[in-house]
Amino acid sequence: MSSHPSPPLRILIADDHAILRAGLRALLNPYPHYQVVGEAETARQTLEQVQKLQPDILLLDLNLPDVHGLEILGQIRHLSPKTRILVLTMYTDPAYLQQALKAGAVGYIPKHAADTELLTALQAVMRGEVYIHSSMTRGLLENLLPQQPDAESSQDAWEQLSPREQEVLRLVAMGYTSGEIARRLHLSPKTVDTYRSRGMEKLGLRTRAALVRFALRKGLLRLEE
Amino acid sequence: MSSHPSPPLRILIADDHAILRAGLRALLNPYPHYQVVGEAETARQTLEQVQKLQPDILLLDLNLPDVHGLEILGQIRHLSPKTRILVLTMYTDPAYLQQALKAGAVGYIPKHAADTELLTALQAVMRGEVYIHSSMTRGLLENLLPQQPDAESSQDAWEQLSPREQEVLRLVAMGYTSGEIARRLHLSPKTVDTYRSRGMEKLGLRTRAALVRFALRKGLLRLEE
DNA sequence: CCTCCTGTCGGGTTTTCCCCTACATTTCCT
DNA sequence: AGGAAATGTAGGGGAAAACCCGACAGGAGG
Repeated sequence: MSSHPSPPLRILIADDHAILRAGLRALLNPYPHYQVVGEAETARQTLEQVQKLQPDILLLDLNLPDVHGLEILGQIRHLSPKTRILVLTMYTDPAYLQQALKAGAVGYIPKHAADTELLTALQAVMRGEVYIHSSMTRGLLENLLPQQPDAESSQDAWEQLSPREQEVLRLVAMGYTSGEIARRLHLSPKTVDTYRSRGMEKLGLRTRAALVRFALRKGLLRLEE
Repeated sequence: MSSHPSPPLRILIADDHAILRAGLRALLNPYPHYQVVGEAETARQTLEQVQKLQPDILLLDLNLPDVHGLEILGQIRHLSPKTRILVLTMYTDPAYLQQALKAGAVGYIPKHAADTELLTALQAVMRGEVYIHSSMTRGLLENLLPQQPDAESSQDAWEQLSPREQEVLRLVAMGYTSGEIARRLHLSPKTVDTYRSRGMEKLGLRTRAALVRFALRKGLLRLEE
């Protein structure tokens, strides 16, 4: 079930310790589907290499000599949006984890982790998952979750809505007019109006902008179809 | 590196669908290190079984007939702190994911996931990791991150817009009316209209819904202030 | 200099929204 | 069972917003 010769994953290593870079190369060497295509030892070099190589994965140490890794995450994502950033660092402060995730990293591994865990992480992020090493999970849950207080209160409200109301409000938030929604759901525009009114009423919202913000918080806005 | 006959993982399945429970048993059966030690089909039964069996892993459906799964997570952890809770549900609402994590789950898999992904998740959580299925990561991150996915194709078009046009279009996508935007930018509503028209024209968009989708792709929609 | 782009508005027409009302079914509560 | 509340459905009419046109001034560039 792993026979198709998919192109190897192109990996860029950014770390200021040459020994660690060599170690990573050696670690990945036995696996032909991982290909280390470059190395960088400063933030500046990292940005250059990312732009030039457009790697699939960036293994990024946060403790770079010139600029802190967190500060270039945004630029990296801009220079190469498809690159998945896996942070590999000695920082175990949960605040760093949180910031890294916020800035767009999809994985976080402390350097004291076992080599196999790095491989696991690589597989995970390439499957589109977020990999967070076990030693960090506690910090994650403590720091990341307290910052969603309203989600709970509004949670109930949203669940109170009827299915029709939910669907209509979602589409309204997506920017569709009553007419467009009516066509999509095979209803009269006036009926759609009613669902919108009732739903908005139940949620205590008065403007479409407020609805959009609500929908953003609830993660209702996504690209569908 | 896997020679010691460690005791099998003891798994409890909580789901109200008997067929799914049977399917899970069948799925895990070939692996001697997984042992399904019990089943429950209600929240009440789940709590009883958890206390009695003290399983290593609980596969928990949220949609139980008597009490919603989220509401018993806390009790479960209290009754059996060492049990790792893996949520297996059909809900894909990111709010559920967040709440589940907050309440102590260490894994979240939608039911439409592949069977291999469940096995992956089991391995991950037993290593102490948090497993979040790829189809949910977007939802998780969207609430925390400005944007993370691709965003290139129409990059150019957006950058062609004048600053005013960009700002107005972003606010339009956020659901604000011309009047609201005008007040915020200290302009006449008619001026705002012009920016919107010109911007939409440049982007080749005709409806607000299309604009919202464009903005979603570009990651322009976020909670401000 | 002349053109294009941008920032800024207004007039009028069309579309959408919003509030109210209406009624049949379904669901819930007692 | 029986009534109350919620839900699905829809129309009328006025207010608001969006949309299509045109206008003009200032700046950038050929």
